[in-house]
Order: sequence, then C-alpha cells, then structure tokens
Amino acid sequence: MQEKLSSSLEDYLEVICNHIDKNKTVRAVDISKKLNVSRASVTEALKKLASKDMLLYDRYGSITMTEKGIKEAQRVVSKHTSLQKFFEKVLGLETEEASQNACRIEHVISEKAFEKISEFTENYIK
Amino acid sequence: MQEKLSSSLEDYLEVICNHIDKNKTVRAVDISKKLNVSRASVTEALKKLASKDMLLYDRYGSITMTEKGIKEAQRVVSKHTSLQKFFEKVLGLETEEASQNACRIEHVISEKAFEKISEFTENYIK
DNA sequence: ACAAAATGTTAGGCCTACCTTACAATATTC
DNA sequence: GAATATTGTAAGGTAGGCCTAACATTTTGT
Repeated sequence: MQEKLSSSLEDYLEVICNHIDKNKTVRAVDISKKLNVSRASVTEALKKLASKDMLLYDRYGSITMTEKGIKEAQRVVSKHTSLQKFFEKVLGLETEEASQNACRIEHVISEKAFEKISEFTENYIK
Repeated sequence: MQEKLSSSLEDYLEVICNHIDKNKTVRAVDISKKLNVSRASVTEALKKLASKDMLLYDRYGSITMTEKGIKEAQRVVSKHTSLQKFFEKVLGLETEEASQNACRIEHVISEKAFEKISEFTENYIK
C-alpha cells in the first residue's frame, strides 16, 4: 500500500505509539478508549495501518510498530508537542485546550508553517 | 435543518460570500473552479446549505445568501483573515502559504485559541 | 479446567464528500 | 430563431470513517 496517512490514521498511530512508550504494549481496547471510538473501528484502522506497513499484527495477536510506523508516529508526535508548546507557552492556553488544538492542527498545518511556529516558540520562551 | 456546518460546507459558504462581494453574483461553476470540485458536488453542497437556511436558490435559479448565511460566512471569513495575518505578519510566511494554512486551520481551531492568536497578532504588529 | 468476563472480529449499515456520465435548461451567436 | 456552447442537475458509484449487533477468541477467577 501507499504512504500518506489520513488525519484519522495519524491519530491512531499517535495513540498507539504513546501507549507503547508508556506501557510497553497496547491493545485495541486501549486505543478505543483513548480515541472514543468503537473496538470495531479500531480493528479497521489497524488493518489499514498494517497494510501500509506502519505496524504488524494478526487476528487476536499483539500490535508491534515497524520502523516506518515509528518514524511516522514520531513525526506526528513531534508536531503535536511543538504546537502544544506554542499554545501553552506563547498564547497561554490551558494544557488541555492547548492539546486539543494541537491535535487538530497537527494534521493540517504545512511543513513550513510548522517550522516557523516551532522556531518562533523557541525564541519566544528564551 | 440544524446549524453547525462541516468544514467543507464552511468552505463553500466562504467562497460564495467572497465571490458575491467581488462580483455581485456567483454561479455554481465559479464555486466549482475556486474549490476544484465538480459542478455536481457544488449542486449537492448548495442543496445542503439551502436546507440549513444559509442561502436561497432553486434549480437553475440564482444564488442569494440569507441573513443567517451572511453572518455565518462572516464568522468564517474573519477567522480566515486573522489567521492569515498571523501567518504572514508574525511568522513571515508568503501570502499564498499563509492563506492555505489559514483555510485549513480556521475549521479546527477553538474559539479561545483563535481569540488568543488574534490578540497576539495585534499586539505583535503594533 | 472450565465458566464467566473481557477483548477482538466480522458483517452490514449509515453519512459525508467526492466523482463521472448523461441529460436538462439557459445563454450566446450567427 | 435555431444551433451551439455553457451551465446546472440527477443518478449512481467510490472511499473513508464511523456505528451496532452478533459471534469468535482469549483471559481471568475460583
């Protein structure tokens, strides 16, 4: 399968990556709770991510991220982190609100705009 | 019908409003060109917007915005304008890139975050 | 070890937003 | 005032992303 992930799949990947970092493993039900979607939707997303070589898994088996998946997830997570920092430290939003905005904007902002925001934030908080 | 518009419908409304402002009228084909979608998709969107009382139109008739539609469009347009200003004046992006980012982010940013960005931009360029 | 509970999957359906193709109505132009 | 070009619509299809209900598998507790 091809590369570019949808916003939705990026969200799944991000959650999976974060959960594994914290707990070593991740189950469909964890993802389902975190994203407020049904377990069935998680299964569907996992199939898609697997078909795009972002992770490995088989029916009832455990979920493992591939190199490619990890790289992709890190790209998304780092975007999230920087945006969140901007909303919190520069604009002064509450953590929760900053996170929610970061989560939605990370999928649609351009590379260039993202880099500018990061730079700006770093200079600003110095 | 109910209120809240999807990102997509917000885009249609914005284009319609801008086009009317500039040219007095707007046709389906203008919208289609501006948004890079088929004329058929425009018809579909117009039906939805009409059902939500955002505009008036009938088969082969001309398109007129309602009070409600104008209000809604202005809300979206003003968001777009402020965000664009932020990307251009604060971050230093090219006009085109700033506009594209504004266009995508305007649909997902929270009210509070938007207000903060506007304020910040105004203070910054002073 | 085996019943009960938790978790995962499948099937089938819904909605949005897009498309193409074919046809209908309106505008233009000779 | 036709013929032609432009514009608008209807029908039917695709794809993504979600759902519920029913069923399969695995885990847990005694």
